[in-house]
Amino acid sequence: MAADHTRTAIITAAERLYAERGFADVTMRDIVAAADVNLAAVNYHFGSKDELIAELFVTRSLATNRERLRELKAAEEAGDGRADIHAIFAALVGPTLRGCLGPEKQRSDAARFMIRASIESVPPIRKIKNREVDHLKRFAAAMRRSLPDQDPADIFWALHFALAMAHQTIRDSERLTRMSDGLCDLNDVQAITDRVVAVAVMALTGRAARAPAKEPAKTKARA
Amino acid sequence: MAADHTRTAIITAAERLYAERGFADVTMRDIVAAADVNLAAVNYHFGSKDELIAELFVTRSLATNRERLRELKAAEEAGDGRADIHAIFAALVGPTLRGCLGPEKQRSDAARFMIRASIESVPPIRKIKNREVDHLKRFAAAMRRSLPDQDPADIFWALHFALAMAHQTIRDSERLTRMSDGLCDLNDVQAITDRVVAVAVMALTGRAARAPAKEPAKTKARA
DNA sequence: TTGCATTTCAAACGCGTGTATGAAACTATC
DNA sequence: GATAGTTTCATACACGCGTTTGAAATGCAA
Repeated sequence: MAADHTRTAIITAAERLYAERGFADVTMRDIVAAADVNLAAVNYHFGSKDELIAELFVTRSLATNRERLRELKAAEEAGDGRADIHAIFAALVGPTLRGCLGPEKQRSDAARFMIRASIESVPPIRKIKNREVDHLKRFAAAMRRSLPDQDPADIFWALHFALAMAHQTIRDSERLTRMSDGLCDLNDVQAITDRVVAVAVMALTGRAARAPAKEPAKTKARA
Repeated sequence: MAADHTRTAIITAAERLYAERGFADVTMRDIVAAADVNLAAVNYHFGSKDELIAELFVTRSLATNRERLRELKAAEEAGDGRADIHAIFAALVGPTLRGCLGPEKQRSDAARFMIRASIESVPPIRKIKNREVDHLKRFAAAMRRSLPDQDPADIFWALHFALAMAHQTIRDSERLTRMSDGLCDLNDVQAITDRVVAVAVMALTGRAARAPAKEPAKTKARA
């Protein structure tokens, strides 16, 4: 119904403002001003500020995970159950990278909101975030199917590094641009994705190049 | 003089609290309670909360950079001006990793404070942070000396990725532990450093494994 | 001790925040 | 068109924040 107009306006405005300026700097008065609704509307429709944030996060989290898994599934089907490892990483970092970088026009507030959420870690979100681990485990499982002989720990490390690289590239693209005097092209999202994926794959499979540990290092007793 | 006792107590307490809980959650009342001094002492000795944060950041930033550059210099001297690329990356990420991970007992509030500062990006810090770019450029220069034939853009990307991996490992070590069900050992700091360095080096030198771009991609017109 | 500058202290101020209130406006059903 | 339920609105409340204040305490030279 059109009765949801106020609700929708709040969600849209809040997501955009949070994406742009972070949770700390955006007040409820900012949100209702941007949404052109009354101050009390947020509490009426969502209960509290925290519940608004939680709802935004849950909605977007599900959507992001859905898209990632859709790409993952397509990759696995293309490989008869064993996806190409590049495709797995691409499914992991591609959606977020595309939503946060690239031409201004096609960036999504949704993706940038999720990055904010992963950075600022505000209380209402922190409690929900635990499920993300389960989501990532599905990618780890796909990677293990793709490379059955790989050391499981290396799989988790590579997954962790892939997210780290994608994440930081989004967060700190400005520093990279300034550091490289514009040499690193932040507009070619496909090239960035390819680069992150390539490094992640090397992190996983290119162990030959890794410097050997000086000593066996204390192996965590497991018996 | 002993007259600095209050000042010192505030700095110590603030650094610890900020490192543990972040800027957003720590109030001046928390700080003065932990330091066991009067509320007005912060404003008397530092002027304002922001100036306290700025002083903490500047002090620690200089110290961190100094240690990094000390290791870098040692590496360059060991190689007669051309440091081994592994050593350069180790100088970049080693100090911070050692200060933030590893046995509880030897973690430093200083290193963890710097990580907080790089995460939360509170106004008083944001203004100072620009100098970090100059600091990183010195590492990029060392890398170029180490590998003169390397594509400059790749050098910046590898530097960026190295920081990303180290940074995220510190920030989100808990997620990695949970995701891997404890398989990834976060206590062996040396092994972690070696791993990050190895991947960073592969990101820089192992380009053969990278998937070729589908098309030339729009080259940013520079003329 | 006296006198003056420095430092500490309890208390309060002003401001911005999220939230609550109760009346007014709107919507839909009979 | 009267009525009950829903939604909007202006306004106010309570609270926590960083900061200020002015007096008391302390340090220190003469």
